[in-house]
Amino acid sequence: MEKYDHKKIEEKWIKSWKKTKLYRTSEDKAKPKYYILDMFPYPSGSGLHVGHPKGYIATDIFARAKMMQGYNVLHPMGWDAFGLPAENYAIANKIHPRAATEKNIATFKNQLGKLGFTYDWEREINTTDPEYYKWTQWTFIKMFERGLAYESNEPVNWCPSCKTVLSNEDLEGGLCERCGTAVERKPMRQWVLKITDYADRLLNDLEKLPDWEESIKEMQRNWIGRSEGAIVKFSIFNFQFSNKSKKSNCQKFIEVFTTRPDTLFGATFMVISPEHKLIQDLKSEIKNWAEVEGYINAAKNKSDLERTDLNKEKTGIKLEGIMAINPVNNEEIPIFVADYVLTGYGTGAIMAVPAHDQRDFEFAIKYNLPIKQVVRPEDILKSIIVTETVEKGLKDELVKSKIEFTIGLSRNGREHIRIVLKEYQINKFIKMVQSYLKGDGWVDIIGARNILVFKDKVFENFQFNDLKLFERLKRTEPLVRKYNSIWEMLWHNSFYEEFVCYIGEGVVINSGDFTGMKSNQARSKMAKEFGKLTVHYKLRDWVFSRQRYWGEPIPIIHCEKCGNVAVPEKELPLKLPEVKNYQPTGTGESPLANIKEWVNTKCPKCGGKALRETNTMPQWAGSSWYYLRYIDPKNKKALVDKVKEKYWSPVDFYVGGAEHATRHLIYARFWHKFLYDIGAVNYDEPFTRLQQVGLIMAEDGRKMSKRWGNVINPDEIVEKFGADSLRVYEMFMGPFNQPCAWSTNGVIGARRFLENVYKLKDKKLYDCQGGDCKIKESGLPKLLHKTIKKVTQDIEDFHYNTAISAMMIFVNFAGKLDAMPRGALENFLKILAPFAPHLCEELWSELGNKESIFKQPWPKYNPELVKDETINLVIQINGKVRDTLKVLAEISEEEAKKIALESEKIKKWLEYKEIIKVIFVKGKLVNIVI
RNA sequence: GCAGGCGUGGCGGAAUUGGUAUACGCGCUAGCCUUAGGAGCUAGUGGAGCAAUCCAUGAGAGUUCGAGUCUCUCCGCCUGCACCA
Repeated sequence: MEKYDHKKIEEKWIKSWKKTKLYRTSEDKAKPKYYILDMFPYPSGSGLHVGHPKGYIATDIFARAKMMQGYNVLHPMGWDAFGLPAENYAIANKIHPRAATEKNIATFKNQLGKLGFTYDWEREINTTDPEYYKWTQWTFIKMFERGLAYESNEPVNWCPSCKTVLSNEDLEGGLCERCGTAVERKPMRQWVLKITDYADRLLNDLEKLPDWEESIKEMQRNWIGRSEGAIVKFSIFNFQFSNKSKKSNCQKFIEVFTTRPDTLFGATFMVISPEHKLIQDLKSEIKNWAEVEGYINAAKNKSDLERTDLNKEKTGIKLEGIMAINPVNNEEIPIFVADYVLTGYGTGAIMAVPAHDQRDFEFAIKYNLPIKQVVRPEDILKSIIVTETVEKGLKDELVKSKIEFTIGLSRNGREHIRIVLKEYQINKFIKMVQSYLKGDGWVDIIGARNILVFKDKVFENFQFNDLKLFERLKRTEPLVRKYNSIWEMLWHNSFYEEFVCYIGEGVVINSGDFTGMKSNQARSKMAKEFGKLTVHYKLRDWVFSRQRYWGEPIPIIHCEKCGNVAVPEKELPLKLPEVKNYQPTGTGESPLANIKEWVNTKCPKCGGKALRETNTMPQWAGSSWYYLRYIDPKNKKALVDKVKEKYWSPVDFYVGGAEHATRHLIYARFWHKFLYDIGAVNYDEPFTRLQQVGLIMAEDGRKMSKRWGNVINPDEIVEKFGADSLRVYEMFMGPFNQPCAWSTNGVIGARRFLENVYKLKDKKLYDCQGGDCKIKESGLPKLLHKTIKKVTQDIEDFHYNTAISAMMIFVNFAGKLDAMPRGALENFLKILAPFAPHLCEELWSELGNKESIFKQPWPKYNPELVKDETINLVIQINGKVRDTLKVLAEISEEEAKKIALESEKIKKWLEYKEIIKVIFVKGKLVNIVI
């Protein structure tokens, strides 16, 4: 018996496949096409760990299976090599980014080469190749010509450590996604792409993508953040004199965006963000300017992180000397500047409705501003909360839950708590009470007119319409007591206070003519009458420039006379110049600004003196369209040939990490839609099916990282167990899209399985045609066809773990036989081949086959063989299994019932019992109800 | 806080339309082969019980002849977003 020598086998076939160009792809109209794509890697300095190839293995299996199923498969690979990490790595190691990138690509390619992938390396692309980024620049110019790329001076996210601007998508909770430094907000000159013009299409077209995972679509919807509401104008008055009646219209307005125009009557003050332009315009009208300016400056110095800290107390300053007019009722309301209102969202100013908004409520409480309820649910329940003592625990809970309360003295001189709950606080309050009540105290919630008694489940004159609330209250059961009247209760308890609980649909109150309307109705009516219906998006325009060296130069020339002019198309690519010092300057200028001979140029329009743009593009630029270039990687005339693109596009299946859900995948969809609009491509969505890869964690459950020293290098695993074992193991770990911890013992399991496969070649093999096959009795052909069916379907569904499990069952079974039909082994090898390509190709050739196994057609299962002739008929009594009988699958209902009742085991259970009915499920079971 | 997802042995995880819960793998136990070893072979392996049998899919309820699967409530975990007006 030969030993399974994975090294010999794998080296042999990798060489052979390379020689025969097994994976070379070209357009072939005779075959249906299949384009399967991996998210191309960023070649970092540390090389691959075992988690990286997971997605590549999965697509490789898919690609090989599709090839055998008669598809013309495109499965390319390339490098996303521009960007900060490569540049930082180069600076740290004192080498040129280009050299660092080349070195890293070589490492990656070598590592990937050992795993037996089907990539057509003749289509390899690299985003840092001038022939590639020529077309990135070309697209930028097309956007510029259509007004979709523009210069802006808005405040942007600046990372002081990476010394560059970042887009919103590059932040993680206010920190730089790369280095974890708190980002500063600075107004800076930037190139920006108008992705917001595409917001609606990006949102609506998600509906066209049924084969995307719902979670990713949901993330994109949230990121785009469409909300419908109204823009309402509030005019501003100033006071000429101290006398309030002498006021004049100063011709200024505050525009606010609100999703709840039905609460307009409840607006009791206004808040504008510290960066709002209007404040500067109102400078002369504001009497306490010095104080206001101090606040604005303080806000400026706070990092985004500090400002968005939810636990911090709200602060603000009243703008003295001016008031706003609420257009619905002409009431004068004060204006505040406060940093809980953000510049970046809506209009940067809000109308504050403290009765219906948690944040406004907190602010109103702090500054003692009026709170006016204008919407209430249909039913009001007045209730009383009673506590035995004012215990410290309850107070702490109330403080923690941000529920307002006051402590007073009751009639007998002891403390009591007064709690005023708002509409949106009720759930929180009930939760709080519940958690608090785990202690020794107790609380009753008793209606002012009705008495609720939970313990005995008696509810006199109970008027709750909301059963959910009732259920919740019920859960406080052990702590509830019964009283005959409120007075008895009050007497029994020394103190109490009242709270109001609102239940049901919203009804507008205290709102003039609108009073009594349903909240929904009032929303659109009031919006139309007092403002303008508007749609607002959370998505911001894409900040597209970086003040760094290692990126595509933005192909724009600044001319004093002509303004911004695009670099003429024939001068593309605009190559990144060689530079001695590529360290970031930190001044907001790119290192390119120091190369005078490059910066100084002529205006292509007027020929006059002009300067080149020195910012570069972000990392996400090149990756926004790379999948198109694989189709036609060497085209010098166009980004992609439209005929070829029509054949291959769209990408049928795209597999990659979920971390790209709101960046790469939104950018690429935007870029693609733009290319579609200018007629460069044929379809308006780039990726038909999308699957995310679940992360492989280290054995200790943490992320694999140098920092923890828990990284496993695939090279070691390939060396010790073989690429095929690694492939099978990674696919067997669990559901593909779920995170999963690495286990080297698990690889051993996969290796054992492949060794068992290898041993099958020592079986006696014989040819067997049709019915006269002795082995048929063993059940092997039946099992084979069931396995083919399952594996075929599981590959399509990306359920590789269960496919492998089915193949293990087959091998375990076949391993016990002395002999097997040659055809069965061959067919089995074909379905295993995508998973363990080297081993299967080897065994296939040892069986005497000359042509590669991957050129063989995928085996078809015989539907007749997949059916079971006999089944185990389950006999249940009252749903519990009492017996199983082996019967023909086609057994009739009557016969099944008959033999079920005749069974000895069943008879025993039926003694002295009456049979109520007997249920028969064809091919499955008989259930006797007694 | 909001949205999406998940919860099954010691572990990773299986389980068509509701129909034999725990497939497959790891680990573990016993035995075998071997001078020895395990990345070998055989058998066993949810819990309780001598057994018949009973109990088990986060908890509790509901629908059903029958629930891991459907409905409701709660608890816990993961992911994303988050002072989004």
